[in-house]
Amino acid sequence: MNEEKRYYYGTLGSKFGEIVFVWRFADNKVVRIFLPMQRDLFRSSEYRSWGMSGINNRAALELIRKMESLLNGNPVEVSLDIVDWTRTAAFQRLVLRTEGKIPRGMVSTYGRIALKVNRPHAARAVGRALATNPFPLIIPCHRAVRSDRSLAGYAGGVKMKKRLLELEGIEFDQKDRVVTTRFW
DNA sequence: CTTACAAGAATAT
DNA sequence: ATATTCTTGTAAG
Repeated sequence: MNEEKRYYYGTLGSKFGEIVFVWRFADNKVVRIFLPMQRDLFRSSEYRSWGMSGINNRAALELIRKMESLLNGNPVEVSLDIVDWTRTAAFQRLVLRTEGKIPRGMVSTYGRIALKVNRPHAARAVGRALATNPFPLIIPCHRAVRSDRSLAGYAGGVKMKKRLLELEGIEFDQKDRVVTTRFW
């Protein structure tokens, strides 16, 4: 069997539903995180068919523990070195790493992130990059909102996006736009 | 290589 | 508030 394609996964039951974390067996890098709404996607993914269930290492357990804490509203620190960057395109990698710098409790916009990666008119491309973020929660793509402060989509559903932001202390107006005036 | 998208943004109506 | 137009990185053909 191709070592590159051997995976193992673990699940975390949360108030949002079951979240699945997938690691590569060979180097214990996180290759993908599936949010509750993506259950079916996980079921039909290569990760399940080639994988084995169960967690067998400390770092993986540690991550799940941290994610559980994060979902309970606590600040957590996670190194970006634990995820697999080899399968992300250069542009997406840059966007995701930039997104990863947004502090908890703060939001940015797709356009501002585009500026930060020196692609001033690529707001939409940034949206694409975040929409296909393989590592939600670790890479906090929920902290990106539209320029009018309304919420765009989220792999786990806009509802989850809003709840995640509320956990961080972000407030919303009656039209579900973030009240923040200071963007990262 | 060309085409068709999409979690954007600015502008006009 | 909605429609139009410009924009750009990918996946698919």
